[in-house]
Amino acid sequence: MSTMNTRRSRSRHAILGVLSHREATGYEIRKLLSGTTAHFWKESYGSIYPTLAELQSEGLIQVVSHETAGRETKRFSILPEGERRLREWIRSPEVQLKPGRNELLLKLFFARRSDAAALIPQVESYREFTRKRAIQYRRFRDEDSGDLPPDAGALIGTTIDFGLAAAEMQLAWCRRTIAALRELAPPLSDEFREE
Amino acid sequence: MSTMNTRRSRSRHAILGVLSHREATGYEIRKLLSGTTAHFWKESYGSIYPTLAELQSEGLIQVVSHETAGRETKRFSILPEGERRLREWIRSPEVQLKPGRNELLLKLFFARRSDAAALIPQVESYREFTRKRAIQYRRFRDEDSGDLPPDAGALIGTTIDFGLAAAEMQLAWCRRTIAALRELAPPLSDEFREE
DNA sequence: TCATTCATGTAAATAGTTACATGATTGC
DNA sequence: GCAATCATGTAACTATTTACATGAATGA
Repeated sequence: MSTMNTRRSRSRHAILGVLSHREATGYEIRKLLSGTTAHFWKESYGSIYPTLAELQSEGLIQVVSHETAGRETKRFSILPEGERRLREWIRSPEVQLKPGRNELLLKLFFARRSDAAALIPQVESYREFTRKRAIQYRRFRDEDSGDLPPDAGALIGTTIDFGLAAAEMQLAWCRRTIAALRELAPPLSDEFREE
Repeated sequence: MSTMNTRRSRSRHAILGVLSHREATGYEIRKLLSGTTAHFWKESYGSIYPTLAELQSEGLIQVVSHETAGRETKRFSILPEGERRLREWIRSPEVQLKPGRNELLLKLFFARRSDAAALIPQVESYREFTRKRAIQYRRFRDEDSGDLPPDAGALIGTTIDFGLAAAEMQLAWCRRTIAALRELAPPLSDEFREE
């Protein structure tokens, strides 16, 4: 019972985390998560706005500026109790690790030889996608994190390390898999036929 | 609009896939997926049974034996139209690839130096978990797939390759990350360092 | 005998996304 | 003037899991 499971707890922690780095609006929280943790964490507006309201009503965050004239903006900052809860979660030994689904692997698992030709472009587009991610990680790695509060982000490097290593592993796998698929899929050009 | 998006389409394909390999009950489908594709795909009863009923009413699968005396069992087999739909999905260029969330990385992203000590056991337990998976993949790799219909499972090897490469990459990352955390976390007692 | 596994199914809860409505501001 | 971006929020939908109810067969 050490970590109480509140509704939406996963989104809550991501949002508290962002606010522990800096004040932000809901819109900015989404953009920050898309820019930095996109490979392992994203949030949509449909989660962010209701969760912000909840966190505020519980006294974990507060509104630091609320413009209602013209363009409406609500900028939030984290409160001591929010910070406490965030640390509590980070230190709690319970990590929820569910493997996550991969539809491309599912296709490969059930594929027959005759599907090989159609799978090649799918693995190729996965490779392109991964290639772009690898480039992004390298940019992150060589980039300064900027205006973080002292001590914050001390371990961001390990998450970039993970992303980069995963991307490189996946690129190597794509190469091997495309080769395997090419071997199963005979070129249409020649008098090769089968099935 | 080439691939029509039916409700529950992801579960549908996984189930059709299993039935393309062999006849099975709902219970067995779940067990088969847990045993072989667990690292990238799982289904719960809450998805399986309603989806089986749906697939049956659409003429994609059929009941091959229905015992109601004693222990009730319903064994399903795939129909030609189901097989057609399965191939159509496998060959369709649209692959849904959403990165999936990783709570451990989220913790590391927001962690401070002072959290390092508490994170070490968490990464260690992740390492243990991954170690076991790596052993499983090696067993799968060296194992005969058994009684699959001719040509089925021609590419299962690529999915095992993926799982094993991912596990090995993760083990290496755990090693590096634990080392980084140890450096940030001051030892609790003077004479203890290193294992 | 009794725990485990086999087996089906549903209800409720939880998680999360997408699409929409609405409008201001910025930069070209 | 106009496209892109900033900004908040909700409703509906899709997806998926968990917990429960029920009971037979197996094997130690």
